[in-house]
Amino acid sequence: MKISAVRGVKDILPEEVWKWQFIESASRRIMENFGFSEIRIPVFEYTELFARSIGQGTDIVEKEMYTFQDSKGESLSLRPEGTAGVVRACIDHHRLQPDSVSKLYYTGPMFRHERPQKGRYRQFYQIGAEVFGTDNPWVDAEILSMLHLLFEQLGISGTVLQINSLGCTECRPVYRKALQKFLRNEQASLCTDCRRRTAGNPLRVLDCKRPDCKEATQSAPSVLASLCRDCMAHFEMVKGTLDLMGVPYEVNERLVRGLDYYTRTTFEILTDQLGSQNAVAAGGRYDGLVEQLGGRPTPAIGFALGMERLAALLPEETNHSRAKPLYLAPLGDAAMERMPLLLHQLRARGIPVDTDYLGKSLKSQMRQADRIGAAYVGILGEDELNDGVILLRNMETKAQTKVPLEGFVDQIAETLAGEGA
RNA sequence: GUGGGUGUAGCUCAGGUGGUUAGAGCGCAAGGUUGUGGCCCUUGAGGUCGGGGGUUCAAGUCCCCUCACUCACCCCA
Repeated sequence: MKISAVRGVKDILPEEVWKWQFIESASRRIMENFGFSEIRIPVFEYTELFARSIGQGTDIVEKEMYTFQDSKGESLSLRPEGTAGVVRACIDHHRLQPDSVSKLYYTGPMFRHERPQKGRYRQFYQIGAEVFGTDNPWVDAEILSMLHLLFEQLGISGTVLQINSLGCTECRPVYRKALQKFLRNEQASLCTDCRRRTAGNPLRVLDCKRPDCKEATQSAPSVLASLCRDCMAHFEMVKGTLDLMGVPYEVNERLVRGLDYYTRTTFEILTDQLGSQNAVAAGGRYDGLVEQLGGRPTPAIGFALGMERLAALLPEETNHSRAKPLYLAPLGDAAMERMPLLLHQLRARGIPVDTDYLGKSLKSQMRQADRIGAAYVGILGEDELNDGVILLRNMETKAQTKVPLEGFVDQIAETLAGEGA
């Protein structure tokens, strides 16, 4: 039987991997400039961690986790998202001290057992960041500005930042009740999903795509109007700060996030280029989660961005060239025997160099050199061996010079350095 | 989990109403240049036609099942 990749996972092949590297390095650079430090956490945790943080009733926990038992009978799960693990690690290592802020970022694969679709995989890569220890609205604006800058540097355009506030433990339950009351009167015009949601996740009804449901919820009570004084002030400050920084955004009162832990500010960065997977990055504030997981009360905010989705938006013309290598073309056994040492010496000097291992003709070696974008080809055949030289061809100008074998490594190092490569 | 579409060479795809050795372009390889890349030309390698079963003298083509991919729903990065 032919073995193949598991459904919903994919290989990132060499032709494409530059996109991941590019996104990762740009993200790292920006996040570190913003004062974030990387944390690497396990890809699996006790199932209970996810159940308690993401929420028992959510689809992610109910049916999308890869859960298994280890040999001791403990229930473990592959992480479906990163925040829970980061919070757990911070609590574990007592890193959340009172009156101090910590900024962390992570990157790596996440796992969800969903039906695969464009921009949606069962193993997918996220980059995420979290700020612990402050509910200062400036921080909310700061991470949004960070995302804004990141997208700018990646050359991604055509995305929209939407923000909303879901309120805190004071005002959110009040709103939820009011909304439920409203929805109960509208049951007749809601779809079956939304009727079900009314009880468990009423806010989600606002985000339903069905025209009938949209229509029915036109006059639903507004989240923003029901925010308590503090939450209102907080949201106003977030918006004001974004305005001040010139970070464009839209307020979307119907923006609801799927994870239970969000409070106050929530946001998504949307694109219209990925079909129905329109969120490239998303996140929000989660002021109650740390305490809920057994840490001291610590306000926090974070986001995650989907690398596959971001990669799909990268402009094709993005510059991802690497240093042009040297190519050594040996002709004949005697020349080939010289290769291992020569290559080693060149590489020890940090010179990118490759060669042919198959004893191919010069013509086909030249083709290969061209394919890999070699700046120079060093030809070593019988004539050159007799003269003690290597014929160095500049692939662009086609100029060829004889370089003594003796000082070849020094000479080529100088030549390449001279070109300011 | 539900529904639609699609599976033919490494990639993108042709293959009226079943008919004998299954094709093209790109890519790959060799040659055209006694040792010189890109362009051009020639030749070549590469296919269990997703898999299994059925109908038929005969199936890439028709039927059933299955798997995968894909799009939408659900949900989400």
